Amino acid sequence: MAIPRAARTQRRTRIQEEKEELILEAALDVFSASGFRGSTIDQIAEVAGMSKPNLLYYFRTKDAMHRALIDRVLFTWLEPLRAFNADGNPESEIRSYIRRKLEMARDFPRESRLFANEVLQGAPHIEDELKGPLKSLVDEKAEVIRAWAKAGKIAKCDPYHLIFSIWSTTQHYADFDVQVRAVLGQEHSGVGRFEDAARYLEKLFVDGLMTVGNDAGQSNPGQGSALSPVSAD
Amino acid sequence: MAIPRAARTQRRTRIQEEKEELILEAALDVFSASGFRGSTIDQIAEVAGMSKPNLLYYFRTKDAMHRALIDRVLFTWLEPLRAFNADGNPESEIRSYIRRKLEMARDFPRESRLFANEVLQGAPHIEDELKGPLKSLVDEKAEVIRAWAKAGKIAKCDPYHLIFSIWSTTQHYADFDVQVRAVLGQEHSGVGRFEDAARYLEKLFVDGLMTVGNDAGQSNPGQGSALSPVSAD
DNA sequence: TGTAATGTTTACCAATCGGTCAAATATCGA
DNA sequence: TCGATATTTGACCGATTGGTAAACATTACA
Repeated sequence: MAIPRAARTQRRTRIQEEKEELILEAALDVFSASGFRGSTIDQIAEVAGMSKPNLLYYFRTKDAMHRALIDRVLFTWLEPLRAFNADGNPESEIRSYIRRKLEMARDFPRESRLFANEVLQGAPHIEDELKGPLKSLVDEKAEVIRAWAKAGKIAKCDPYHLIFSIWSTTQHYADFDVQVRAVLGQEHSGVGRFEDAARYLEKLFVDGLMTVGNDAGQSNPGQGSALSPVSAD
Repeated sequence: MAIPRAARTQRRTRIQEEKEELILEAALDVFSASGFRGSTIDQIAEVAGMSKPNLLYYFRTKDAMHRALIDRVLFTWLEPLRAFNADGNPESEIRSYIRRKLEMARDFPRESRLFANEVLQGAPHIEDELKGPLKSLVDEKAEVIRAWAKAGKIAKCDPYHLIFSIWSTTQHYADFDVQVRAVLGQEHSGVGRFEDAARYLEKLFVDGLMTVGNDAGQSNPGQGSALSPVSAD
C-alpha cells in the first residue's frame, strides 16, 4: 500500500515532482476560470489528463490543492511590489512598478484571476495571507511613498490608495479581459492593447489629466470632493 | 395545476411582484458572493425564506433567475456613464463620474460583485450585453472625451483606457473590499475609506502625481513606456 | 359562498459532487 | 530478476446538485 502523503517528509521521486507540477498547472486553469466553489476535481483531473483518484493521491483534498496553488503563486505575485525601491527615483519607480504589474497581467492572467476570484468571494482561504504578509509589505512600501511626498518629491497623496489604484488599473486587464476585448472591439484586441494601456497609465499616474500642454492645470483644493452621506452598508 | 410561467404574458398578482422581488434580492446576495456556478438554488431559497420548489415556480431554472437579475441590475449599473455629459465642463464631469461610481461601489457592492464574478469567469451569460449596449455606450462617451482632448480641454489620452481606469479604481473598493480592509487595518475600515478614496482618485485623475506644489511636473514624452516583448498569450 | 386559478410544499429523481478502497500496474534498488 | 515500494485506476459511497410530480393550501373573483 502507498505511504500516506501526510507521512512524506521530503520530496521523493521525480514522478512526484512532475505530477504535482502538472496538477497545479491544471488546477490554476480551472480555479482561475471558475473560482473555488465553482470548480470540480473532475474538471482538474480532465485538464491534467489523469484520473480523479490519482489527483487525490497527490493532494488529499480539493482544499489542499487550492492551498498549495495559492502558496505557490502568492510569492511570485508580490514580486513587483517587493522590488519597489525606496532609494530609486520616485517617478521611475512608479513607472516601472506599473509596467511590471501590467506585464504580469499580460503574461500571467490566470494567476491574477485566481486571486481575484478568491478575494471577490470574501477571501475565505487567504484571509491570513492578506492580513499578514500582504499588509506588512504594503505598510512598508506605503511608508516609502509617504516619505517621498514629505520630501516634496511627489505630490501629497494617500499611499495606500495609490497602491490600490495601481493594482486595480493593471489587474483590470487580466481580470476583466473579456469586457476589455468586448468594448475595444475585435480590431483592438491584439496584444497591442497592453502597450496602449502602459502608455495611458504611466501618463495618468505621472501627469494626471489636466496637465495639458504648457498649461499646468490648477484645480480646486478639493473641498467639494467628499462623497454624499452614507445610506446603508 | 399552475399555469407555466412562460405562458404568463403580463404581471398578474401582487404576490408575484412581491415574491419575485424577494427572490431576486436573495439571488443578488448569493450570486454576488459565490458566482453563478458556486451558488446553489438551496442557498438562495434559504436566504429568501422559501422552499426550493417555490423558487422554481417563479423562475424555472437557476439560469433564468440569473438572467433576470442581470437584466434588472445592468441598466442601473450603467446610469453614471449614461449621465456623462458632453456639454458639461470636462473636469467637473470626470470628477462627478468618479464620485458617482464610488458611491455605487459603496452603496451597491453586491451589484458590483455580481458583474465582477460574471466577467471574471468569462462572461458566459452577458457576452451579448457587453458587445452590444455596453460597447455602444462606451463608444459614444469615448468620442466625447476624444473631442475634449482635441479641443485642448484635457490632456491627450486614450479615452477607452481612461474609462477602464475609472471603472477599475472605483469598483475595486466594492470587488476587493476584504483585501482593502485587510491592508488598511481595522482602524481605517470604516466608511471613511470611501471619502479618502474619493479625494485621492479625484486628485489622481485631475492632477497626476508629479504635479507637486508650484513645480509643474515635466515628464519624459514617454518613448520608454512600451512593455517588453510578449512571450505568450 | 363556491370554485377555478394561483401559490406552496413534501417527496422524490437522475446526475454530479468530494472522497474512499482495494486491486492492478509501473518503477526502482539490490 | 526479484521483491518492495510507488503509482494508477475502476468501482463505489453518501451528500448535494438542479429540477420534477403531484398533492395540498390559499387567493381572487363571479
